[in-house]
Amino acid sequence: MNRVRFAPSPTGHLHIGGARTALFNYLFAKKYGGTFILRIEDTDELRSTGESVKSIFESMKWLGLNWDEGAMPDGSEKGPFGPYVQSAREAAGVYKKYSEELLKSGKAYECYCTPAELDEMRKKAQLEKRPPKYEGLCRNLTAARKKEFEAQGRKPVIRFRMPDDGVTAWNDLIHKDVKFENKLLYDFIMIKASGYPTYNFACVIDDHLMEITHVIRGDDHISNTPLQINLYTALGWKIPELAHLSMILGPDGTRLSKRHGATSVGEYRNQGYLPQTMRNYLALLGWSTVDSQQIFKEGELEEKFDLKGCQKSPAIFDPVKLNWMNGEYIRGYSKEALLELALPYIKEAGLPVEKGRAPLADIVALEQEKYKLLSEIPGLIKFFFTEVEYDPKAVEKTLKTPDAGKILEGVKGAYASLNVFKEAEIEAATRAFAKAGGFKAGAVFHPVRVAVSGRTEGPTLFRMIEYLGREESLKRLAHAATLI
RNA sequence: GCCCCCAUCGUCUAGCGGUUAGGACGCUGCCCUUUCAAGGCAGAGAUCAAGGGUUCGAAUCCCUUUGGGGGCGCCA
Repeated sequence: MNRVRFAPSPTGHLHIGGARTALFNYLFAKKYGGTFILRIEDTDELRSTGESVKSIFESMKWLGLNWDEGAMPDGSEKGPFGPYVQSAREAAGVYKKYSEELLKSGKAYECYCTPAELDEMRKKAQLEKRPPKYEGLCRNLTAARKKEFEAQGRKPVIRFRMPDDGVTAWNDLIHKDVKFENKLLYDFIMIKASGYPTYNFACVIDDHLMEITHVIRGDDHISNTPLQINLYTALGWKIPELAHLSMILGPDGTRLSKRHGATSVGEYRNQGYLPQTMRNYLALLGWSTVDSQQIFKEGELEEKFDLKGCQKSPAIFDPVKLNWMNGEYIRGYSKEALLELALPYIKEAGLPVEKGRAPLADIVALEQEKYKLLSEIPGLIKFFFTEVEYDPKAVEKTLKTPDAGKILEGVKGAYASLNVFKEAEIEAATRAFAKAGGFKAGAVFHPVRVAVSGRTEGPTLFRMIEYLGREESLKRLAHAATLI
């Protein structure tokens, strides 16, 4: 039985890269009937916040990445391997047990160097063009020397004693063979002076204790991996399978960051992207099927996902393709379902929708094939409910013409005498007027469109007029005539 | 500076020794059409980063170079 985990550190919102890692772990678990675990890595005492935890939960839920085990949004825990929050595990003495074991066996040691001293050493190493790694100054401290340091008020950290020679290698599920020379590795800190574990330590302990079988994470962790492997070995533990996903980069080829625009899942949600879009698009960043399938129906990703289809090279996040995909998903909805999705945005925009004469769902659906983002819906249907804002260019082009006045007047008359004010009748009347007046159909349609909507582009004209209602349409035709 | 990873159309990618190098987004044109979209069709776009090998044959295997990315924290 496969067990995988997503282990975010709650120092901010769930961002695109994290979401992709979570998604791949989730899909891997679903594909092979495994268990997907959520573990909170809040060992950064300074930056971790409860707010972030909440926000990450929300984004995960929105994306539909439900976990089988782990910390739950209501503060409870699910699963037999808890606690699933590292600060709680620390409090329970989980990490101390193993750090002491390693201390006792000599595979770890106490280091009394201060951050300032370490900084100094690093700078010096840089200057002398040596690798800026910790040189193991405190590796063989005598008891007397330790006492001296203690007397100075120094608090020790616990470092892992890295092998001096040999090679650490593994067979990565995505990158194949990766190897590092041990002499280039450094004695990383397992336990900070505060008593808290560091990432490299806590991660290994927890992955082992939680019986994680596959570690799937970003390849920014590749250089941490040999450190962790040595720790597994020192503890005599089995090393899980390792898979390192390629990074997601911004359009300029550098690491995705704030200056590329939205980076958090929440921001995409607010802009009106659908969770299916995000899942589908993110899945395709660094993964593909042999036939390059683009759109995946519900459940299909879970079925088709495979680590074998994962890319080694980094992928550039392309908002244009994201938008296309979101449009695809929006077009797939029934008008009722689309209305449900659009409602929050319509409310947010404060449109007085009660003034509409046609059902709101019909009005929203009128331009369904045009929407790329839910957030752009209010702007496109606004003219149904509020006073028309005439686009000066549209007015110039269609209303400031010799015949416009005649046309608006004539159409108005035709509409006023209509018995049934429905799309088909409106169209028939409009065409009849055009024919009688010797106008080309388009020559009539265009000014009418601008007169009732203020724009040259919009929904199919006669249905739009029907939804607007006779009274409102006549009013707008009259008003438009004054603009000529 | 040191270490590691990566390299196919602008972008996401298929390919895994013999292909007219395939698909998707975007782009261009045509069709449909009252507009914009959507849809349909057609097209442009990749000397497979470069240079060496190996081989009858290389995008596919090996080496070097170049370029890009990541790491080198008492962050994760």
